[in-house]
Amino acid sequence: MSARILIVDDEPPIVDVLVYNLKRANYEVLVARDGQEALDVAQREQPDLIILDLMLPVLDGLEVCRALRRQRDIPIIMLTARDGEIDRVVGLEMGADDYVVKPFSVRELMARVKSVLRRAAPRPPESMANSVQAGSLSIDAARHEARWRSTDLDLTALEFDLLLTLAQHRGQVLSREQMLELVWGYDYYGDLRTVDAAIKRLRAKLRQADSDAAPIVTVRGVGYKLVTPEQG
Amino acid sequence: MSARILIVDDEPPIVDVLVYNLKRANYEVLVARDGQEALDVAQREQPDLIILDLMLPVLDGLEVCRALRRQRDIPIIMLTARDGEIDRVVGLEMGADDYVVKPFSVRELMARVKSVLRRAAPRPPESMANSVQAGSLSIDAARHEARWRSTDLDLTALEFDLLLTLAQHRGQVLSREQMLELVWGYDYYGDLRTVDAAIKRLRAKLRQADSDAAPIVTVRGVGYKLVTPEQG
DNA sequence: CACCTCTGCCACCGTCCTGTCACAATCCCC
DNA sequence: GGGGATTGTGACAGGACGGTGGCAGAGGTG
Repeated sequence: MSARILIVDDEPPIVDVLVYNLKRANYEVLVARDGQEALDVAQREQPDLIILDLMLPVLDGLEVCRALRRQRDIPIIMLTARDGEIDRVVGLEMGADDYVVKPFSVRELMARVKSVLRRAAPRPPESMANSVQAGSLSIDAARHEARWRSTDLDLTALEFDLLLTLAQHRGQVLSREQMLELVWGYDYYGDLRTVDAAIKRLRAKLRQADSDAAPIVTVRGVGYKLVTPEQG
Repeated sequence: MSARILIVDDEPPIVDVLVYNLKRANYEVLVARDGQEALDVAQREQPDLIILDLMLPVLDGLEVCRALRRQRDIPIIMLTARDGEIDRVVGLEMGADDYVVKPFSVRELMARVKSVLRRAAPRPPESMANSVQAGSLSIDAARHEARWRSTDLDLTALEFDLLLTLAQHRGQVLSREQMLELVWGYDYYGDLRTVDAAIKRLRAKLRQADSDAAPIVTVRGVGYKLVTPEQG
């Protein structure tokens, strides 16, 4: 949720404003005052976004941008002074994701931060195999519809993801750790039993659709697996 | 996936950046340095997309655009210098599918390339893409008219675009991010909840036409989708 | 310039999820 | 069969999420 943002600027008043507003918006904020420091901090702290002034002591913003790009595909918002600087087309094409002309409105910058982070965010469901047909279970992720034994299931987002994940590994046992990672996300920090609770709720809905079948099988000491009678 | 892209620009640094990034994204890249060469290469190599600088030696970008259009309906992304250089309308009327103002971010351009190619991919259905018949909903983009349950809807431009977009993806859930990109534009900087507000207004107008039906369904934690009773 | 529409954003509120806890039920191995 | 380990489950509270009214600024119109 709260991203780490590195501000690279040597003008205290600007830094202050940025820090204040970013913190208020619940971001974790790091500051570097020159280009060299920027690279060091970026390397060490691995921020999610960098706000980079073009005019920097020690190492120019362009250089920093280029160097950062070589390391990792981190989103960068470039701060530039008025038009003269902007015309340096090359700079922005060096790989900045966005740029803001000084003087800028805090509001605008915040909007861009949000937007860039949003765009950079991983898109979990999009890349996966999005629809599954497994015997009497069919899942269509694009429509967010699941059907079990010709009954439409009314699932929450979590239940849906869980069922989809199980279906994608039909027959295979998934450990609670694996499910946490696949469904809740690699960075989820929480109790393993959370999975049990989710399974319980999902089972209840499946039972509601067909009280006989029990497609989610507990493998004691290991995890859970989805089994459809038609095929293992 | 790997499309052929022709870059037409006479500024080496820009060309370099484009070539580098496009190749990295697995496109096949061709380069022409002036308008005449552009026409030759385009004729010979039949690229899938052309990125065309407006300011060109020998033959102006607009001329090239026009000439290309006479030959074949090839997607064109126009590069223009800062706003003054060209009015958006002129460029688009000239036949460009999209245009990008320099300086641009690489990410932005790449997004447009992907988007234009995606749009260009399904040639046949594209002609009808702008009008949709979905059960008791009919939309005619050319006339900018929408009708729901045999009642004409009086929609604002935004509401219309939103409804059209939903209708084009009928049954599919669209996330707020997707809608922002599709309706507001990939470069819109703003709040996700803006979508909610627009949905609210659109729903109100639909309700006004038929207070029973609720074709826009909220999928909690995911987004919205349009569902017409006649077909999923 | 006054008026109007459109629209983005905020803030509030009700609803729905869901993580966690505590306890019951079950299983497994000795 | 006993006991520990493991899992099922009901309850609940915090909080995430979405609906909505309102407002103000932008943009267009007269």
